[in-house]
Amino acid sequence: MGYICDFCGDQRSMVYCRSDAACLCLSCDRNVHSANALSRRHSRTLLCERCNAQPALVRCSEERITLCQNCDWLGHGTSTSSSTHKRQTINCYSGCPSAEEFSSIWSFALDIPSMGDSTCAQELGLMSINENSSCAPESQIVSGSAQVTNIHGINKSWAGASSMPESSSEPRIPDQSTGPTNESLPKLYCPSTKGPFPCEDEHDDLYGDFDMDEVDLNLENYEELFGVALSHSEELFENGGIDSLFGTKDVSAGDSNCQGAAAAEGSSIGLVNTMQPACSNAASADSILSTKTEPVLCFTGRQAQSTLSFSGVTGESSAGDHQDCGASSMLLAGEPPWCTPCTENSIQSANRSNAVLRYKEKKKTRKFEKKVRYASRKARADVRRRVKGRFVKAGEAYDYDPLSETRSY
DNA sequence: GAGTTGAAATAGCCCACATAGCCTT
DNA sequence: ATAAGGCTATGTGGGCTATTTCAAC
Repeated sequence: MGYICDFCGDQRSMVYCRSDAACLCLSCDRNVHSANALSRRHSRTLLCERCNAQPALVRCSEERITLCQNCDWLGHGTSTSSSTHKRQTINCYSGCPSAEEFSSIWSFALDIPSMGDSTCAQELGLMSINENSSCAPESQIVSGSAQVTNIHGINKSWAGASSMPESSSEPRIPDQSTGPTNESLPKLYCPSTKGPFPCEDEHDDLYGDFDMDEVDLNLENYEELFGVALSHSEELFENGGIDSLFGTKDVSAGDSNCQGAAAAEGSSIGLVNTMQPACSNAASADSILSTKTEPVLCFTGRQAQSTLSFSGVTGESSAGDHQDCGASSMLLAGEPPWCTPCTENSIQSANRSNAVLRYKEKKKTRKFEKKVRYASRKARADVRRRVKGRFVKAGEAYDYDPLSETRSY
Protein backbone atom coordinates (compact mmCIF):
# COMPACT_ATOMS: atom_id res chain seq x y z
CA MET A 1 0.00 0.00 0.00
CA GLY A 2 1.27 3.38 -0.64
CA TYR A 3 1.54 6.41 -2.70
CA ILE A 4 1.07 4.77 -6.05
CA CYS A 5 -2.03 2.99 -7.21
CA ASP A 6 -1.74 -0.67 -6.36
CA PHE A 7 -3.51 -1.60 -9.53
CA CYS A 8 -1.95 0.42 -12.33
CA GLY A 9 1.19 1.32 -10.45
CA ASP A 10 1.19 4.61 -12.26
CA GLN A 11 -1.29 7.10 -10.91
CA ARG A 12 -1.30 8.40 -7.43
CA SER A 13 -3.55 6.39 -5.19
CA MET A 14 -6.45 8.29 -3.76
CA VAL A 15 -8.95 5.72 -2.68
CA TYR A 16 -8.63 2.94 -0.21
CA CYS A 17 -10.67 -0.21 -0.68
CA ARG A 18 -10.90 -2.21 2.46
CA SER A 19 -12.19 -5.30 0.80
CA ASP A 20 -9.24 -5.40 -1.52
CA ALA A 21 -6.87 -3.88 0.97
CA ALA A 22 -5.71 -1.78 -1.91
CA CYS A 23 -4.92 1.82 -2.63
CA LEU A 24 -6.28 2.83 -5.98
CA CYS A 25 -6.36 5.83 -8.20
CA LEU A 26 -9.78 7.05 -9.17
CA SER A 27 -9.60 5.54 -12.56
CA CYS A 28 -8.66 2.11 -11.34
CA ASP A 29 -11.14 2.39 -8.54
CA ARG A 30 -13.86 2.81 -11.06
CA ASN A 31 -12.56 0.11 -13.33
CA VAL A 32 -12.04 -2.40 -10.62
CA HIS A 33 -15.25 -1.76 -8.79
CA SER A 34 -17.49 -1.70 -11.79
CA ALA A 35 -16.43 -5.18 -12.77
CA ASN A 36 -19.24 -7.01 -11.10
CA ALA A 37 -21.95 -6.74 -8.52
CA LEU A 38 -19.78 -7.93 -5.72
CA SER A 39 -16.95 -5.57 -6.36
CA ARG A 40 -19.39 -2.73 -6.60
CA ARG A 41 -20.33 -3.42 -3.05
CA HIS A 42 -16.83 -2.83 -1.78
CA SER A 43 -16.83 0.10 0.52
CA ARG A 44 -14.15 2.61 -0.19
CA THR A 45 -13.00 5.84 1.22
CA LEU A 46 -10.33 8.38 0.60
CA LEU A 47 -6.78 7.58 1.40
CA CYS A 48 -5.02 9.37 4.20
CA GLU A 49 -3.00 12.11 2.59
CA ARG A 50 -0.46 12.02 5.33
CA CYS A 51 0.55 8.41 5.63
CA ASN A 52 -0.85 7.31 2.29
CA ALA A 53 -1.47 3.94 3.77
CA GLN A 54 -4.64 4.03 5.79
CA PRO A 55 -8.20 4.91 4.92
CA ALA A 56 -9.00 8.45 5.79
CA LEU A 57 -11.64 9.05 8.37
CA VAL A 58 -11.73 12.77 8.68
CA ARG A 59 -10.81 15.81 6.70
CA CYS A 60 -9.24 18.73 8.43
CA SER A 61 -10.77 21.79 6.86
CA GLU A 62 -8.01 23.97 8.28
CA GLU A 63 -5.18 22.02 6.79
CA ARG A 64 -7.30 20.83 3.87
CA ILE A 65 -6.05 17.34 4.23
CA THR A 66 -7.68 13.99 4.71
CA LEU A 67 -6.41 11.98 7.61
CA CYS A 68 -6.66 8.49 8.90
CA GLN A 69 -7.46 7.98 12.49
CA ASN A 70 -3.90 7.66 13.57
CA CYS A 71 -2.66 10.66 11.66
CA ASP A 72 -5.64 12.61 12.85
CA TRP A 73 -4.83 11.75 16.36
CA LEU A 74 -1.16 12.44 15.96
CA GLY A 75 -1.86 15.72 14.34
CA HIS A 76 -4.76 16.90 16.38
CA GLY A 77 -4.90 14.86 19.45
CA THR A 78 -2.04 16.39 21.33
CA SER A 79 -1.30 19.69 19.78
CA THR A 80 -3.29 22.42 21.40
CA SER A 81 -2.99 24.62 18.37
CA SER A 82 -4.21 22.13 15.86
CA SER A 83 -6.62 20.36 18.11
CA THR A 84 -9.12 23.10 17.50
CA HIS A 85 -9.14 22.42 13.81
CA LYS A 86 -12.51 21.66 12.41
CA ARG A 87 -12.69 18.23 11.01
CA GLN A 88 -15.28 16.64 8.84
CA THR A 89 -15.99 12.98 8.89
CA ILE A 90 -15.44 11.20 5.63
CA ASN A 91 -18.03 8.72 4.52
CA CYS A 92 -17.33 5.49 2.85
CA TYR A 93 -18.98 4.84 -0.43
CA SER A 94 -19.61 1.95 -2.70
CA GLY A 95 -20.71 1.57 -6.25
CA CYS A 96 -19.51 4.03 -8.84
CA PRO A 97 -20.28 7.54 -7.74
CA SER A 98 -20.12 10.30 -10.26
CA ALA A 99 -18.15 13.45 -9.75
CA GLU A 100 -21.29 15.17 -8.63
CA GLU A 101 -22.02 12.44 -6.22
CA PHE A 102 -18.54 12.61 -4.88
CA SER A 103 -18.90 16.28 -4.25
CA SER A 104 -22.18 15.60 -2.59
CA ILE A 105 -20.70 12.95 -0.40
CA TRP A 106 -17.66 15.00 0.34
CA SER A 107 -18.32 18.67 0.03
CA PHE A 108 -14.59 19.14 0.09
CA ALA A 109 -13.96 16.73 -2.73
CA LEU A 110 -12.76 19.29 -5.16
CA ASP A 111 -10.65 20.94 -2.50
CA ILE A 112 -8.45 17.94 -2.42
CA PRO A 113 -5.43 18.89 -4.49
CA SER A 114 -5.16 15.61 -6.28
CA MET A 115 -8.85 15.61 -6.94
CA GLY A 116 -8.79 19.11 -8.09
CA ASP A 117 -6.00 18.71 -10.53
CA SER A 118 -6.79 18.26 -14.12
CA THR A 119 -6.08 14.60 -14.31
CA CYS A 120 -8.13 13.56 -11.42
CA ALA A 121 -10.85 16.02 -12.10
CA GLN A 122 -11.05 14.45 -15.46
CA GLU A 123 -11.17 11.08 -13.90
CA LEU A 124 -13.93 12.22 -11.68
CA GLY A 125 -15.76 13.41 -14.67
CA LEU A 126 -15.33 10.07 -16.27
CA MET A 127 -16.83 8.45 -13.29
CA SER A 128 -20.28 9.66 -13.95
CA ILE A 129 -22.69 6.82 -13.85
CA ASN A 130 -24.24 5.60 -16.97
CA GLU A 131 -27.54 4.17 -16.10
CA ASN A 132 -27.12 1.53 -18.71
CA SER A 133 -23.61 0.72 -17.88
CA SER A 134 -22.40 -2.09 -15.81
CA CYS A 135 -21.97 0.24 -12.94
CA ALA A 136 -24.12 -0.18 -9.94
CA PRO A 137 -27.43 1.48 -10.28
CA GLU A 138 -26.78 3.16 -7.05
CA SER A 139 -23.83 4.17 -5.11
CA GLN A 140 -23.91 3.92 -1.46
CA ILE A 141 -22.54 5.90 1.31
CA VAL A 142 -21.60 3.50 3.93
CA SER A 143 -21.89 5.25 7.13
CA GLY A 144 -23.08 4.71 10.58
CA SER A 145 -25.51 6.78 12.42
CA ALA A 146 -23.58 6.02 15.52
CA GLN A 147 -21.57 9.03 14.63
CA VAL A 148 -23.65 11.06 16.98
CA THR A 149 -20.92 10.96 19.52
CA ASN A 150 -17.79 12.89 19.12
CA ILE A 151 -15.15 10.83 17.55
CA HIS A 152 -12.56 12.16 19.84
CA GLY A 153 -14.48 11.72 22.95
CA ILE A 154 -13.08 8.27 23.14
CA ASN A 155 -9.63 9.29 22.27
CA LYS A 156 -9.77 11.71 25.03
CA SER A 157 -10.71 8.94 27.27
CA TRP A 158 -7.75 6.95 26.16
CA ALA A 159 -5.10 9.51 26.42
CA GLY A 160 -6.78 12.17 28.33
CA ALA A 161 -5.22 14.72 26.15
CA SER A 162 -7.54 15.59 23.36
CA SER A 163 -8.72 19.07 23.36
CA MET A 164 -10.80 18.79 20.32
CA PRO A 165 -13.67 21.17 20.49
CA GLU A 166 -16.89 19.52 21.29
CA SER A 167 -19.70 21.76 20.48
CA SER A 168 -23.01 20.09 20.64
CA SER A 169 -24.44 22.91 18.67
CA GLU A 170 -22.00 22.32 15.93
CA PRO A 171 -22.53 18.99 14.35
CA ARG A 172 -19.28 17.61 13.21
CA ILE A 173 -20.77 15.83 10.28
CA PRO A 174 -22.89 18.43 8.67
CA ASP A 175 -23.05 16.67 5.39
CA GLN A 176 -24.70 13.72 6.92
CA SER A 177 -27.14 15.42 9.10
CA THR A 178 -29.12 16.45 6.12
CA GLY A 179 -29.61 12.90 5.07
CA PRO A 180 -29.92 11.52 1.60
CA THR A 181 -32.61 13.78 0.47
CA ASN A 182 -31.31 14.13 -2.98
CA GLU A 183 -32.39 11.26 -5.07
CA SER A 184 -29.39 11.65 -7.23
CA LEU A 185 -27.14 11.20 -4.31
CA PRO A 186 -25.68 7.90 -3.43
CA LYS A 187 -28.04 6.23 -1.12
CA LEU A 188 -27.35 5.47 2.42
CA TYR A 189 -26.77 1.87 2.88
CA CYS A 190 -29.44 -0.17 4.49
CA PRO A 191 -28.12 -3.48 5.61
CA SER A 192 -30.13 -6.51 5.05
CA THR A 193 -28.32 -8.44 7.64
CA LYS A 194 -28.71 -7.30 11.14
CA GLY A 195 -26.67 -8.19 14.06
CA PRO A 196 -28.19 -10.42 16.63
CA PHE A 197 -28.94 -7.77 19.11
CA PRO A 198 -31.12 -8.56 21.99
CA CYS A 199 -33.04 -5.42 21.30
CA GLU A 200 -32.87 -4.89 17.63
CA ASP A 201 -35.14 -1.95 17.65
CA GLU A 202 -32.92 -0.15 19.98
CA HIS A 203 -29.88 -1.00 18.02
CA ASP A 204 -31.35 -0.19 14.73
CA ASP A 205 -30.87 3.42 15.38
CA LEU A 206 -27.30 3.13 16.23
CA TYR A 207 -26.23 0.28 14.09
CA GLY A 208 -28.72 0.34 11.36
CA ASP A 209 -26.24 1.56 8.87
CA PHE A 210 -23.70 -1.08 9.31
CA ASP A 211 -22.38 -2.27 6.08
CA MET A 212 -22.67 -5.97 6.37
CA ASP A 213 -22.37 -6.60 2.73
CA GLU A 214 -19.02 -8.16 3.05
CA VAL A 215 -19.93 -10.41 5.86
CA ASP A 216 -19.43 -13.89 4.69
CA LEU A 217 -20.31 -15.00 8.10
CA ASN A 218 -23.87 -15.92 8.52
CA LEU A 219 -24.63 -14.06 11.64
CA GLU A 220 -27.55 -16.22 12.41
CA ASN A 221 -25.07 -18.93 13.13
CA TYR A 222 -22.56 -16.96 14.97
CA GLU A 223 -23.49 -18.41 18.27
CA GLU A 224 -22.58 -21.75 16.91
CA LEU A 225 -19.38 -20.37 15.56
CA PHE A 226 -18.46 -18.58 18.69
CA GLY A 227 -19.68 -21.27 20.93
CA VAL A 228 -21.05 -18.71 23.26
CA ALA A 229 -23.88 -16.30 23.28
CA LEU A 230 -22.34 -13.11 22.19
CA SER A 231 -24.99 -11.06 23.75
CA HIS A 232 -23.15 -11.83 26.91
CA SER A 233 -20.01 -10.16 25.96
CA GLU A 234 -18.38 -10.77 29.24
CA GLU A 235 -18.77 -14.44 28.81
CA LEU A 236 -17.28 -14.12 25.43
CA PHE A 237 -14.59 -12.16 27.07
CA GLU A 238 -13.83 -15.04 29.30
CA ASN A 239 -14.10 -17.73 26.75
CA GLY A 240 -12.06 -15.95 24.23
CA GLY A 241 -14.72 -16.62 21.70
CA ILE A 242 -13.44 -14.08 19.29
CA ASP A 243 -9.97 -15.41 19.58
CA SER A 244 -11.20 -18.85 18.94
CA LEU A 245 -13.05 -17.83 15.88
CA PHE A 246 -10.63 -15.51 14.27
CA GLY A 247 -7.37 -16.57 15.71
CA THR A 248 -5.12 -13.96 17.12
CA LYS A 249 -2.61 -11.57 15.92
CA ASP A 250 -0.27 -9.47 17.85
CA VAL A 251 -1.46 -5.99 17.77
CA SER A 252 0.42 -3.50 19.72
CA ALA A 253 -1.67 -0.88 21.33
CA GLY A 254 0.66 1.60 19.83
CA ASP A 255 0.47 0.21 16.40
CA SER A 256 -0.15 2.97 14.02
CA ASN A 257 -2.81 1.04 12.28
CA CYS A 258 -4.67 0.19 15.31
CA GLN A 259 -4.07 2.65 18.03
CA GLY A 260 -6.95 4.92 17.53
CA ALA A 261 -9.09 2.50 15.73
CA ALA A 262 -9.21 0.18 18.63
CA ALA A 263 -10.51 2.93 20.75
CA ALA A 264 -13.24 4.09 18.54
CA GLU A 265 -14.25 1.07 16.67
CA GLY A 266 -16.08 -0.23 19.62
CA SER A 267 -18.96 1.98 18.80
CA SER A 268 -19.37 0.25 15.54
CA ILE A 269 -19.30 -3.22 16.86
CA GLY A 270 -22.79 -4.39 16.90
CA LEU A 271 -21.96 -7.99 16.46
CA VAL A 272 -20.13 -8.44 19.63
CA ASN A 273 -21.44 -5.67 21.67
CA THR A 274 -19.67 -2.51 22.26
CA MET A 275 -17.04 -0.98 24.30
CA GLN A 276 -17.29 1.25 27.20
CA PRO A 277 -15.56 4.53 27.18
CA ALA A 278 -12.28 3.78 28.69
CA CYS A 279 -12.30 6.44 31.29
CA SER A 280 -15.14 4.77 33.01
CA ASN A 281 -13.19 1.69 33.58
CA ALA A 282 -9.57 1.58 34.34
CA ALA A 283 -9.46 -2.11 33.77
CA SER A 284 -10.71 -1.63 30.30
CA ALA A 285 -7.99 0.73 29.42
CA ASP A 286 -5.49 -1.42 31.10
CA SER A 287 -6.60 -4.34 29.11
CA ILE A 288 -6.23 -2.54 25.85
CA LEU A 289 -2.94 -1.05 26.68
CA SER A 290 -1.40 -4.05 28.25
CA THR A 291 -2.80 -6.92 26.33
CA LYS A 292 -0.40 -7.77 23.61
CA THR A 293 -2.29 -10.40 21.80
CA GLU A 294 -5.49 -9.09 20.47
CA PRO A 295 -8.13 -10.64 18.37
CA VAL A 296 -8.30 -8.70 15.21
CA LEU A 297 -11.70 -7.89 14.03
CA CYS A 298 -11.70 -5.49 11.24
CA PHE A 299 -14.31 -3.01 12.12
CA THR A 300 -13.52 -0.16 9.94
CA GLY A 301 -14.13 3.33 10.82
CA ARG A 302 -15.34 5.22 13.75
CA GLN A 303 -18.76 6.34 14.58
CA ALA A 304 -19.19 7.97 11.28
CA GLN A 305 -17.75 5.10 9.40
CA SER A 306 -19.27 2.09 10.81
CA THR A 307 -18.36 -0.12 7.97
CA LEU A 308 -18.32 -3.48 9.55
CA SER A 309 -15.90 -5.22 7.34
CA PHE A 310 -15.56 -8.90 7.74
CA SER A 311 -14.01 -9.40 4.40
CA GLY A 312 -13.46 -12.99 3.76
CA VAL A 313 -14.04 -13.99 7.28
CA THR A 314 -14.91 -17.57 7.64
CA GLY A 315 -14.59 -19.93 10.43
CA GLU A 316 -11.09 -20.57 9.35
CA SER A 317 -10.07 -17.12 8.47
CA SER A 318 -6.93 -15.84 9.90
CA ALA A 319 -6.91 -12.61 11.66
CA GLY A 320 -3.91 -11.78 9.69
CA ASP A 321 -6.13 -11.21 6.77
CA HIS A 322 -7.29 -8.08 8.35
CA GLN A 323 -4.39 -5.86 8.32
CA ASP A 324 -5.64 -2.40 8.47
CA CYS A 325 -7.02 -2.33 11.87
CA GLY A 326 -7.51 -4.31 14.97
CA ALA A 327 -10.10 -4.26 17.59
CA SER A 328 -9.08 -5.18 21.01
CA SER A 329 -10.91 -7.86 22.71
CA MET A 330 -11.68 -5.14 25.12
CA LEU A 331 -14.03 -3.79 22.61
CA LEU A 332 -16.06 -6.86 22.90
CA ALA A 333 -16.96 -6.21 26.39
CA GLY A 334 -18.57 -3.29 27.99
CA GLU A 335 -21.50 -1.07 27.75
CA PRO A 336 -22.88 0.36 24.62
CA PRO A 337 -21.49 3.64 23.45
CA TRP A 338 -24.51 5.47 24.57
CA CYS A 339 -23.61 4.79 28.13
CA THR A 340 -22.61 7.94 29.83
CA PRO A 341 -18.86 8.10 29.93
CA CYS A 342 -17.17 8.20 33.24
CA THR A 343 -20.23 7.07 35.10
CA GLU A 344 -19.09 5.37 38.24
CA ASN A 345 -20.57 2.02 38.68
CA SER A 346 -18.50 0.22 41.17
CA ILE A 347 -20.29 -3.07 40.81
CA GLN A 348 -19.93 -3.17 37.10
CA SER A 349 -16.42 -1.99 37.36
CA ALA A 350 -15.54 -4.70 39.80
CA ASN A 351 -17.20 -7.32 37.71
CA ARG A 352 -15.39 -6.11 34.70
CA SER A 353 -12.10 -6.11 36.48
CA ASN A 354 -12.71 -9.65 37.54
CA ALA A 355 -13.68 -10.57 34.04
CA VAL A 356 -10.56 -8.97 32.71
CA LEU A 357 -8.45 -10.90 35.15
CA ARG A 358 -10.16 -14.14 34.32
CA TYR A 359 -9.82 -13.40 30.67
CA LYS A 360 -6.14 -12.76 31.01
CA GLU A 361 -5.66 -15.93 32.95
CA LYS A 362 -7.51 -17.94 30.41
CA LYS A 363 -5.66 -16.27 27.67
CA LYS A 364 -2.40 -17.32 29.18
CA THR A 365 -3.37 -20.92 29.41
CA ARG A 366 -5.44 -21.10 26.32
CA LYS A 367 -4.06 -23.01 23.42
CA PHE A 368 -5.59 -22.74 20.05
CA GLU A 369 -6.47 -26.16 18.92
CA LYS A 370 -5.73 -26.74 15.34
CA LYS A 371 -8.53 -28.17 13.38
CA VAL A 372 -7.41 -31.05 11.27
CA ARG A 373 -9.28 -31.06 8.04
CA TYR A 374 -7.89 -34.21 6.59
CA ALA A 375 -7.32 -36.96 9.05
CA SER A 376 -5.59 -39.04 6.43
CA ARG A 377 -2.98 -36.38 5.93
CA LYS A 378 -2.49 -36.05 9.60
CA ALA A 379 -2.07 -39.78 9.94
CA ARG A 380 0.56 -39.72 7.27
CA ALA A 381 2.33 -36.74 8.74
CA ASP A 382 2.31 -38.43 12.11
CA VAL A 383 4.34 -41.31 10.81
CA ARG A 384 6.48 -39.42 8.36
CA ARG A 385 10.19 -39.47 9.02
CA ARG A 386 11.96 -36.20 9.53
CA VAL A 387 15.26 -34.45 9.68
CA LYS A 388 15.26 -31.59 12.08
CA GLY A 389 11.53 -31.48 11.94
CA ARG A 390 11.37 -31.42 8.20
CA PHE A 391 9.93 -34.19 6.15
CA VAL A 392 12.45 -36.22 4.24
CA LYS A 393 12.09 -38.23 1.11
CA ALA A 394 11.29 -41.84 1.55
CA GLY A 395 14.41 -43.85 1.85
CA GLU A 396 16.64 -40.97 2.81
CA ALA A 397 18.41 -40.67 6.10
CA TYR A 398 16.31 -39.38 8.93
CA ASP A 399 16.92 -38.34 12.46
CA TYR A 400 13.42 -38.86 13.76
CA ASP A 401 10.95 -41.61 13.14
CA PRO A 402 7.66 -41.04 14.94
CA LEU A 403 6.95 -44.73 14.94
CA SER A 404 10.16 -46.05 16.33
CA GLU A 405 11.72 -42.79 17.42
CA THR A 406 14.96 -44.16 16.14
CA ARG A 407 17.58 -42.60 14.00
CA SER A 408 18.95 -43.90 10.80
CA TYR A 409 22.37 -42.52 11.50
C1' DG B 1 12.81 7.35 34.42
C1' DA B 2 15.55 5.60 30.61
C1' DG B 3 18.52 2.38 28.53
C1' DT B 4 20.65 -2.25 28.18
C1' DT B 5 20.79 -7.14 28.39
C1' DG B 6 19.46 -11.85 28.59
C1' DA B 7 15.79 -15.14 28.97
C1' DA B 8 11.43 -16.62 27.62
C1' DA B 9 7.64 -16.68 24.59
C1' DT B 10 5.79 -16.55 20.14
C1' DA B 11 5.29 -16.72 15.07
C1' DG B 12 6.47 -18.41 10.90
C1' DC B 13 8.99 -21.23 7.78
C1' DC B 14 10.59 -25.57 5.86
C1' DC B 15 10.31 -30.20 4.21
C1' DA B 16 7.73 -34.61 1.25
C1' DC B 17 3.89 -36.37 -0.46
C1' DA B 18 -1.00 -38.05 -0.51
C1' DT B 19 -5.08 -36.18 -1.95
C1' DA B 20 -8.83 -32.92 -3.24
C1' DG B 21 -10.34 -30.51 -6.93
C1' DC B 22 -10.13 -28.52 -11.36
C1' DC B 23 -9.37 -28.89 -16.27
C1' DT B 24 -8.79 -31.22 -20.61
C1' DT B 25 -9.53 -34.97 -23.63
C1' DA C 1 -23.32 -36.07 -20.62
C1' DT C 2 -20.02 -38.89 -18.46
C1' DA C 3 -15.52 -41.03 -17.49
C1' DA C 4 -10.66 -41.04 -17.37
C1' DG C 5 -6.37 -38.98 -16.97
C1' DG C 6 -3.31 -35.10 -16.03
C1' DC C 7 -2.09 -31.36 -13.37
C1' DT C 8 -1.90 -28.14 -9.47
C1' DA C 9 -2.76 -26.57 -4.88
C1' DT C 10 -3.40 -27.91 -0.32
C1' DG C 11 -2.49 -29.66 4.19
C1' DT C 12 -0.09 -32.23 7.62
C1' DG C 13 3.73 -32.00 12.17
C1' DG C 14 8.34 -31.33 14.44
C1' DG C 15 12.20 -28.58 14.68
C1' DC C 16 14.58 -24.51 13.70
C1' DT C 17 15.13 -19.54 13.36
C1' DA C 18 13.76 -14.84 13.72
C1' DT C 19 11.19 -11.73 16.17
C1' DT C 20 8.87 -9.96 20.11
C1' DT C 21 8.06 -9.45 24.93
C1' DC C 22 9.34 -8.94 29.55
C1' DA C 23 11.88 -8.78 33.71
C1' DA C 24 16.10 -7.57 35.96
C1' DC C 25 19.73 -4.54 36.40
